[in-house]
Amino acid sequence: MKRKIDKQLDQSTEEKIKAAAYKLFTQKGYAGTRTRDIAEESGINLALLNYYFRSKEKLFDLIMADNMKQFMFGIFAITNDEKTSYEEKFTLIVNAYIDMLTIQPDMPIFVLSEIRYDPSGLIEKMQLDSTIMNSHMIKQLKQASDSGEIEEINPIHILMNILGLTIFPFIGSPLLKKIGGMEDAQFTAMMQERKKLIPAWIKEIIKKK
Amino acid sequence: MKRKIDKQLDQSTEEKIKAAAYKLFTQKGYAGTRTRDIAEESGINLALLNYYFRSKEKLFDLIMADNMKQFMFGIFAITNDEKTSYEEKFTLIVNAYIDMLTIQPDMPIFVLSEIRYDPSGLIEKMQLDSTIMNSHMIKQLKQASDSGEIEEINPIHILMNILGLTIFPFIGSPLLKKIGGMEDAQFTAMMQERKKLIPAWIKEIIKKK
DNA sequence: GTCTATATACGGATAGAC
DNA sequence: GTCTATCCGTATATAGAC
Repeated sequence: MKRKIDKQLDQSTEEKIKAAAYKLFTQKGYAGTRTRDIAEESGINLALLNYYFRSKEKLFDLIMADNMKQFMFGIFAITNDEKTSYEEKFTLIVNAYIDMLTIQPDMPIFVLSEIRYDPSGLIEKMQLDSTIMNSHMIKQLKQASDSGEIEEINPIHILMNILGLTIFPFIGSPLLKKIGGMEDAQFTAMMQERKKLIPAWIKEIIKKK
Repeated sequence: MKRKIDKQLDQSTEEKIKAAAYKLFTQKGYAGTRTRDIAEESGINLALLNYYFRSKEKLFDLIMADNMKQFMFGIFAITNDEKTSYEEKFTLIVNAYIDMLTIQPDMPIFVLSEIRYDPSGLIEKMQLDSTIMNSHMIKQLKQASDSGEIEEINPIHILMNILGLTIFPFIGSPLLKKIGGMEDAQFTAMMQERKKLIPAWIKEIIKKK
């Protein structure tokens, strides 16, 4: 007889498959991942993959949705928080991404690759436009701009800057490590430095001169 | 009889295959591209692909090397030019990338994905470390730092900033367009704006306060 | 050099026993 | 739920005629 606690100790078969699929899809993309590899990685039988998830594509859709949620959730929650200043939001966004991507460095390139190649228009189904462009942060920036506190600048530029400065180093990390002659530990240390540097840079950039 | 000028008018079969392979590999990656699609796209027979290039992988290696060269060549040439100031180099790098990526927006995510997934250690074969870290630009920055003109900062941070601010918007363009409710033309216009903005921001960031 | 036809292997998916 | 065995479509690659 299984006791309740077993559920936490050993993963269910379904969870094992999902975990393996998550790892492989994120690493090698949809086309580069074979269902046989997922089965082997999770230590289960190939037939069980179809038993639980019907098809490779259905399994992928689940993983992709998970990834997208993780990739976007932080920024949704942070930009809409009415209790923080826009400066604090910069710091919160940068910290959230750096902490997440330090653990999962493959995620952004996976998400952005699959969105880009996607033949089925995955991105069309999401309502991203309203959610971020109507966020509390955008209102704060508009107000700061109107009062002459910061430069007049398209908020999309600011978003590009925050995400570019924060996410790009992870996307380019193999190249950047090679160029800088860095080990993983050094790279991680640099990204920790950037938690302080990036918010300061962004403020500097938008400040009225 | 073929005249010399024909060589420019109609591509050779080999060139047609290469062009199609370039397009498809860059768009969909190695695993996502089928040799049949390359044949169809280039209007040639499938067997000719193997006749000219021996295998899919060999063809891919050619395309990849081309892409890498394009992706890195600008920065090599610019950072080592002894006739320009480091400020001018910022502008030249940003302009070169924005011009290139406006035409070939898929390139960076392709190159960086394939480098990341690469099982055969492609990146190890390149000597990137010495080429950029010993460049004229790095020396100029060190000198400016020693003389108190700019902040003391790891030049890798500066490289991350230039590339992140410039390249990331292209990598994330489908998402950013959706978020900002932009058409292609608007996005392109924004990137043209950034040709002026980014160099100014970088200078601002490193300036001694 | 270019084609048609085909060998060969691989990958996704299922049938059916346990 | 889980396994073995297998089907079947597809993808790379080649043989051989022209």
